[in-house]
Amino acid sequence: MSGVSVATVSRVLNEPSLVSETTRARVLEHVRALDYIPNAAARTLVRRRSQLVGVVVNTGVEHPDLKHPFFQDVLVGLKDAVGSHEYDLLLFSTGESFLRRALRHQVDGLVLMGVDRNDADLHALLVREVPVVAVDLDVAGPRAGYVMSDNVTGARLAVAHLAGRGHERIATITGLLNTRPGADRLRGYEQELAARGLPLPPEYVREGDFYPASGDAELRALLALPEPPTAVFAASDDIALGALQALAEARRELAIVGFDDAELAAIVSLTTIRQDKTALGAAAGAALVAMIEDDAAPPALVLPVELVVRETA
Amino acid sequence: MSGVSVATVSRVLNEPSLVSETTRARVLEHVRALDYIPNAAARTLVRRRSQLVGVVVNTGVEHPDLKHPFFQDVLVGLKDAVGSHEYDLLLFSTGESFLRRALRHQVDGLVLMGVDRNDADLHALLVREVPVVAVDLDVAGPRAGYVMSDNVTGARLAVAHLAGRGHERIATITGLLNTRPGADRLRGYEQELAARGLPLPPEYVREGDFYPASGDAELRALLALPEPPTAVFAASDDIALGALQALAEARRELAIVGFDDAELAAIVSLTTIRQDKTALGAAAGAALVAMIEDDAAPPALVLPVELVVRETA
DNA sequence: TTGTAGGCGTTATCAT
DNA sequence: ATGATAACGCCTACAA
Repeated sequence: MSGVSVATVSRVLNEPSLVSETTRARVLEHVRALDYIPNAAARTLVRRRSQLVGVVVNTGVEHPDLKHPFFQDVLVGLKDAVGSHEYDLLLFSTGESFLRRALRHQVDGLVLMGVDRNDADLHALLVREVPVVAVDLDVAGPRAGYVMSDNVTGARLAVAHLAGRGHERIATITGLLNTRPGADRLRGYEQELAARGLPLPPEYVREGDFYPASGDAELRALLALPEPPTAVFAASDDIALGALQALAEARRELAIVGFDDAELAAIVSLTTIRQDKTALGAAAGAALVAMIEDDAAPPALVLPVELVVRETA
Repeated sequence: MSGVSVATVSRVLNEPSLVSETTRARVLEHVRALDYIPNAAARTLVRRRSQLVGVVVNTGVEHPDLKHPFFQDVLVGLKDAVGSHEYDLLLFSTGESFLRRALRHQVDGLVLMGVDRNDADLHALLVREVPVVAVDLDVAGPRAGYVMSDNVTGARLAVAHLAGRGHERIATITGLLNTRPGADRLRGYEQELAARGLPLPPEYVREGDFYPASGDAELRALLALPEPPTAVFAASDDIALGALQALAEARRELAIVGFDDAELAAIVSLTTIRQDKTALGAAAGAALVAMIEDDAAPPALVLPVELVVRETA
């Protein structure tokens, strides 16, 4: 230490106003010269704050987590949002309980993506004091909230668009129905059909899982029906893509609307419902930081979606 | 503390063999009862090891980092590989120098993805003692190595396939040529053409940037040539997709081979060169852990690729 | 305005 | 086999 005490250096770095102009300058000079970098572990230890946000990403057992492009976009928004507040992201490796990992690292907050409603850790987490924001999962707790897109309205927009084009036999290939988005998109589909007095035969509701393979398989099932639909609302772009492929192979035509507006949607000219995935992540990050730093209330955000008309419907 | 000293508890958790059977059992019982979880910060402080691997992801200014699906798949492999060795991933938010962030958090190692060869931090990083593994960037240093796919061979396979189908006028839409994969794929293309004595007019080399828009634009340019090619090697599936779209709009036919085998490649039946992205991440993680724990030599891995024949060529 | 000193939770050294 | 105890690097009363 060239000149002053460690306490003063600490003040220069954290509360510069407490230090006289001159000494401050002198200290900063040495800080630069030595390329001094504060040690995060030591700081975390004494402050009991890590400036870390834990991220949990799961998309079910069959599809390795993180693989779905949706989460990637959300992650980008999240990273930017928390990054601007000096937080870094801690990506937990699957395996050990993420609750334990979060506690061990003293993360200041947690973002959950693709976590199952019945996850063993989830309940234990919600009653804790650590701030949590879930994406696409309607958790609630004293310090736990969520952000998601307006899936019901999105589905209604899709069906309304199809109906507006004159379709009366509109089927749907759903996402995983035990997820909130999957259930909500089905609900919106049903609501809009009902509102318009259009028929809804049970065999027009095909249960998929958000992934292309289910789109392919369920569309074939629809085509094989005695009275096939003339239009399909797919609960994800991936499903729509699989369906489109099945359609091409069968040399059949059907109107299709997807959900997400993934990058490939534009490429294959898929009409779809756009959800702003990056904004979802950003909202999650902002809400989390607000909970951490300003003790804000847990969020319960529903972000708007919009219809993007292209060529498939 | 119900019974023994803190030192003993520490031993039970870290070197159980040093503790007698009976006390060990007693301590573990209390550990469970209290749901005791060791504090990572304190441990990092004294051990000077954080069990953290820093991850840097950049894909250039125009396209926000992390957006490219390629990195996502790599990340999955990386997470699994380091996770099985008790490491978690620290995803640095862009902005502050990742070198400083790495030092501050005392990460045990660093994985670089999409980092520019001329990045300001890169040089400073390579001369440090912290282990580094870069993906798709040929860095070298006492503790720095890399992993990448065999891009040259991949490009040659693509061109060879096209030539085998009887094509003699084969063009290419390249990736970013200041990246190693971009340059290597162009090199492979040139090599294979030369080896077969096929012509290589300069206007057949169109410079793209790995993204769909460049595929679309450059394919149009190729079609406008006085003597258009009959086949195109696209340096990425994204480029191929853009090109396919341009082709469809122009109502023209051309053989196309892509590179990556992205998820959508199968969907649009794109013939492509498959690189195992997850394996790339896993290799990076394994090599990094080996450097950290066994003081292994820095890797210089080139992973094999394979041709996947589908319908576009 | 600045320095002193105790403590954050853990590990590791040295005794016992 | 176990217990004291000194670090690890930093922050924050409290004193001066």
